[in-house]
Amino acid sequence: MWEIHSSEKIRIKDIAERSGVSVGTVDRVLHNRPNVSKKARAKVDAVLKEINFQPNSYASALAYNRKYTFCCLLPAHDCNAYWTEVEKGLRQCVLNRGDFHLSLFTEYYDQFDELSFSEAAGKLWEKQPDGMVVVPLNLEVTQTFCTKLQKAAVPFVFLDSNIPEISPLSFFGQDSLKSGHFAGRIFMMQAGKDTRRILLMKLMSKGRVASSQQENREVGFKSYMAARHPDCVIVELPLQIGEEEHYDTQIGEMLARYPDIRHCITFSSRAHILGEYILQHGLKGYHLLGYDMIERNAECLKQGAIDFLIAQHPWKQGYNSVKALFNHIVLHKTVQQYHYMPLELLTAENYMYYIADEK
Amino acid sequence: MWEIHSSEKIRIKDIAERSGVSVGTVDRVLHNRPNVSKKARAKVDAVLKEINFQPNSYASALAYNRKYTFCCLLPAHDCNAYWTEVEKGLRQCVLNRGDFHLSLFTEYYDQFDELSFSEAAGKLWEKQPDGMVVVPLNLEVTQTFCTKLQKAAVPFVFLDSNIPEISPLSFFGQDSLKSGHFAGRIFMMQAGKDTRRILLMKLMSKGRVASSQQENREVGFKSYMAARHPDCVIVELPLQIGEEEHYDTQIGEMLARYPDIRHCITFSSRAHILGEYILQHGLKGYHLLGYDMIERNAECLKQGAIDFLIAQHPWKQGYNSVKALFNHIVLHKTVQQYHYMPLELLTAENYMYYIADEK
DNA sequence: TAACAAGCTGTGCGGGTTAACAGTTTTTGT
DNA sequence: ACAAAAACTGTTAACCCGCACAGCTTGTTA
Repeated sequence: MWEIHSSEKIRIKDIAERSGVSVGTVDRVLHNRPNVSKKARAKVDAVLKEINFQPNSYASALAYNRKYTFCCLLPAHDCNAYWTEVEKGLRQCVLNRGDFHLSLFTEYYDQFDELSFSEAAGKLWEKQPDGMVVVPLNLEVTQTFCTKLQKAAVPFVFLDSNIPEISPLSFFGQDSLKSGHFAGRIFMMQAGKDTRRILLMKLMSKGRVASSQQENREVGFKSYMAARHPDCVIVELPLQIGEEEHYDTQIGEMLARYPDIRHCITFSSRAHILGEYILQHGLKGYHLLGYDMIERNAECLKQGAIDFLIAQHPWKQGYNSVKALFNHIVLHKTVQQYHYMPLELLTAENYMYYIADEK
Repeated sequence: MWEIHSSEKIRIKDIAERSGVSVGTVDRVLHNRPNVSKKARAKVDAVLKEINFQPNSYASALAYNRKYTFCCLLPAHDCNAYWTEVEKGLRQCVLNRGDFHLSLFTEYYDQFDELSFSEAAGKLWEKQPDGMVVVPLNLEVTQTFCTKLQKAAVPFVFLDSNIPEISPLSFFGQDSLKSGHFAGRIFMMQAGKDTRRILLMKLMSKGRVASSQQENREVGFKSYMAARHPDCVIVELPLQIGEEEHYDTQIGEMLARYPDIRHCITFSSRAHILGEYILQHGLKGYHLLGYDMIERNAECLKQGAIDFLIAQHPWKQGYNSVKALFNHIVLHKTVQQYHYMPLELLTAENYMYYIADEK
């Protein structure tokens, strides 16, 4: 009924013919090399304009015969499955492009130590990267480094959180505010509008919320709650990272103190802490919403201890970050600037297809 | 902290050197062509065994310098946005691979006419396809055609619904049973467990449910309802395709007859029929769940007339089907056999990121 | 020993990049 | 006005890597 053909391929040879010059000259125009007269350049440009020439990226990459170095700057993470997934994605993308000579170097910084960011950045800088994946810290320290990259014409993409002032080649992440809002909608639909008290578990590190994502989602959530459920009280349960041995008693005390609470939410990826507590103590009637499809959460989902997870596609974020760099740098393709991951809701009924989708 | 490099590339030349023969001989061994002595083959095989050679797919595709014809056999669809999206995906995948010479031919068949399937298949067969995307009809007629393809060693992928007996190269679709189950879970969570009556809108064509997807989802849904909400009555509202002028009165009569109904579900992509009715008549308090992120549904979501949509990623299904053929046929890469699309829940809060994810 | 085939090597090709080189035109300085 | 220098242009060749075929070298058979 209909047919489509990949457009007739125009080669450098064809352009040369059409504009009445040699391939050498066309090549010089295409690569902005010197020694082309105005006339010749004009003729070639004219032809280029009307045909929208796109060189065969693969023949081109083959001929370049270059090695490419990508670098990646991430926050340190001991046991955080989210970042591990990101790294798997980064790595897989490099491995899938084995026909090109790619290298990927990764360094870590401490989220609460600006100096460590600069140090790690410095180490990567010495690798003379052709492109970078950066998880930004704050504006100041990130900008200092990125300006350096921009001056050296090294493209970089932001992952996880964005700083629009420093315009990166591309951004991969989730809209945390909207995410919190969405979480609120689902969470309260299940809780019902007569619920008077809910529990918010927060993961803390050195007295602060452990990640900016967590913080932003909470803002989105609270604005939703203020607008739609102003009478519902949000009871907070802060848990310190590194003090895992106290969690059990802290949770126990909290649930004892507010026996009417049945609905718990967290914006961290550790909903399983509550989920496992519920399973171990054989509690019934509790409903949990959390983030991230990591193994311990998945297990709770399966066993019915967690009702909902919101997925962020960390693997995809990592994979696509490197893919964007590759497309831009190696294949000279244009890449989209913003890539917001879908806000995906996972339950016991559908989580297996989430996993299947990640390749 | 860690680094990764795409593995040292071994070329045909290297293998030739190592095994003391010429590249031509290596090539013949690799492609199982005749005229290789046992000795030479043994030497080459020995080297191949120890190094796990993977040819540069792009250089290879370049050297083949072949044109590839893909064909696609779809059910006819006048105004069905779902299939239009599938087609856009198919097309985009071909366009994105402009560096190779691909052609795509599409033919349509009538879902209720087996003969039309065979006819359309026959037309495509004459194009001598290198690979096919097929949306199966029933086992019999599909098998007849696919056996022909298999005999001619033409790989094919199934899209939308699978027939495992005919083992295709790959399958792209959604698990309709689980999908119905998932829909039930979300739908009843919103309705609440005290709901006594719900409305099920069914799209009919020539006296039958208009698509097998719809039918299967309904089965999944009803099994969920029987297990979890046995006391809830499902009132059915069948609407005939082609009799759009009657819809308004049919819906009106139904709602008048069951004034207690507040929750409606459909397994077709036409939830907007109900949504638009609700908006036009300024009704309040109705809750709808439907399928597919098509424009009219999206509008209803935005306006609050539809609460939930379950997405099937039709664009992705189309895109990935062609991609699988391409990877297999042109790049000689291995492809996964089953690709179940995620069961993704869309609401007014998150639908915009679903759209953004489709590239 | 001629005839023939099997076995193997060498080479050109696909499309683009790069460099060297020779030949042409234009610019510059006197 | 004229030589010298600089700028421009076209040609050729090597290269990336794998594919495919022409044709050369063996070995076998009549």
